Amino acid sequence: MLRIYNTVARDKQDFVPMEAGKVRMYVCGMTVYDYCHLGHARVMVVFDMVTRWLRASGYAVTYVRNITDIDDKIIKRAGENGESLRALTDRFIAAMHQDADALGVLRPDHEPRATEFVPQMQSLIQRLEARGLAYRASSGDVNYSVRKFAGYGRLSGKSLDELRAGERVDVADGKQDPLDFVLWKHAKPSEPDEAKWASPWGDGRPGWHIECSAMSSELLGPRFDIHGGGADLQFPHHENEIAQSEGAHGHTFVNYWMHNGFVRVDDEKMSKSLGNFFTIREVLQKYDAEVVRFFILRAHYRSPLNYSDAHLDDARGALTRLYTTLKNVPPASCPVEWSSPAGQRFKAAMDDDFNTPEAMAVLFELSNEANRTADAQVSGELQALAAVLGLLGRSPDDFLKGRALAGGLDDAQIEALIVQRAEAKKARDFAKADDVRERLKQQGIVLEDSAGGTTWRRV
RNA sequence: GGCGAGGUGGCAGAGUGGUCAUGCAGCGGCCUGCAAAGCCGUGGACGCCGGUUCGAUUCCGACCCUCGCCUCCA
Repeated sequence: MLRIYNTVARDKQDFVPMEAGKVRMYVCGMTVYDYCHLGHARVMVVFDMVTRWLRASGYAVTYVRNITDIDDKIIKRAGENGESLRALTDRFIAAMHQDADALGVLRPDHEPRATEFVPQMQSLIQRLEARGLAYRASSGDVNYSVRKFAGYGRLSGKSLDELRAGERVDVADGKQDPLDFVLWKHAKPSEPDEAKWASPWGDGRPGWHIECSAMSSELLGPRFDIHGGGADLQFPHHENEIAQSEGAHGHTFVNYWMHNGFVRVDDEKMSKSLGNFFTIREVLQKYDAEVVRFFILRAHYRSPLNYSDAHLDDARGALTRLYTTLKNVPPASCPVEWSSPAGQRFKAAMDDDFNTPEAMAVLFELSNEANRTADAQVSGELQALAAVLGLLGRSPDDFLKGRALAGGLDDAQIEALIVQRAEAKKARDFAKADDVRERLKQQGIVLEDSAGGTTWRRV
């Protein structure tokens, strides 16, 4: 039985879907005004892993991950670039897809863009108005009145009085309570037409929080199984989503809330505001994308994950061991056998709140067994279980040989040198043979002799 | 200040009331012309102080330290 750590309960709970055999999941995605960084990579990889595990467990999953394509920062950036909002967001959506694809992240079933659901957001706001939870402020904005929603703060464990809003930020004009948040922003003359929609409250655009309430209920219904996102969205974003959705519909919004931990650099959260972030594409210049995926999955999804080159090097070394096994013991193609000892342990680990580090330990034990026994069935099981995590899907050579660095030896040159060395070895001229090997080593190429001949890999 | 998470061997990172995580690195051996890879073996840990217990890294309490949220943020 799958158990999930539910942020609302602050505990692991048995997972019982609303509808037998089906799971509906919504994850807060990206605001597309820049390239994705490693923090975004973690959300994408983690919930991709969650989706894969749910499917492997037999559930029919509907996975929605939204795209915020209307927002202050987007308007600002487009203005700076002198391009349209649409051109800017299209560009970064394409980039996001490239990054996600590289990391082996399967596309969600739906990737709704906020700008395509404005009518639904408006009707949700009208519903909140009708229920007395929203009001028009003197500024022209429509705000949510948090004091009128009992239970505000339940998710993040905060009480309205503890929040002491306004202490750190000036309260926007017209708010009845400092914690009230905007549902509909009135249009400003300086903003482009593209950022304006007609509405019962005049021209304007939706607030950030309302989009997730509107799109999730449109695509998954007003109540669904799992809602995920980064830990920093717990408050206020998810708290506000609950206030909107439960306020409008009068019943529970989400059954299980999941939040992944941050990626850190030098023990500090990696974030745009701190400026200490690495984009995914930057990291992929240096490391194989599968190494990055492996690195992310090697830690539990709720733990902090410290980024550094040393840790990525470590991850690469570990993944190399797995691929080396696949190279040395070509795997038999076989389906996952959940009743085998390894299958059982892997399943138990994953069912325990997606314990991927424990599941990976099973992979390494299979690796050792395959190396020891040279049993194709065992390496086949290794490959099959790894596939559940979206790993070890390539040919070993593809991973181990990697790509030639700029100015480095290409494959043909390497093969030619190996032939030279083989001739020297045949003539028992070991000095020459070792010289060739040393030259390759200088280039980051390691040779491995075996009964079947010499193979090589890049390190 | 309020609320929350956490401190595990050289590094990364799980877990458990009483034999084992796992990976990388180290050390010894096998294999090899020598290596590499692999295999076998091996040392090394649970922040600090008390308490509960036959026994605690694991449960309880205090303390120290780190991080996060309270503002846009995955």
